[in-house]
Amino acid sequence: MKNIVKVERARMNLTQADLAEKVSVSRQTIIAIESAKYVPSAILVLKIAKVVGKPVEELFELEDGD
Amino acid sequence: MKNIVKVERARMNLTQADLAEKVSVSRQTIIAIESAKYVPSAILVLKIAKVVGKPVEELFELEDGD
DNA sequence: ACAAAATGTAAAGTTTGTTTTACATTTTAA
DNA sequence: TTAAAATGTAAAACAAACTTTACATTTTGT
Repeated sequence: MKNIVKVERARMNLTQADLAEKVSVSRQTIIAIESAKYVPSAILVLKIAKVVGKPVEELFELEDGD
Repeated sequence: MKNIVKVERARMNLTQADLAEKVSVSRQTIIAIESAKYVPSAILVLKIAKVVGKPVEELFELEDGD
């Protein structure tokens, strides 16, 4: 799975810490997600999508092998 | 978070085992999701949404306290 | 040029998602 | 009515998502 969270965060002019606070996770979690270090939970992607104002499918995309 | 996976599965006339196979997880995982026993990963909700043919946000809904 | 802010890396510990296995119960089909 | 199919429950084990803490590096703003 890949995502455009970093791009959207920049578009909204938010720091990682800002976004982390808005979705109630640690900054490290945002870093991990943006760098695809691990797969976030459904709750988290729904929250991020809500903050960004776009559907989950637009931010996160399945890849072969997922 | 709550979901309507069970309803959509019934609408498509799939068993839990059918859906489990389509999204490459165990049947127990489908049971756990339908009964909100635990929160699925982003990859899994994307896969289920794809099989069902509806956006993630339509199948899964954030609740207070999430 | 320099300090503050932002981002990045790492690690250890905790929590949770998922698996497998087994059996019980309910529902469905004939 | 009965057997097969589907669903449900439980538990143990494992992998991974997440946290906190700390420090390093890069970027930004003045």
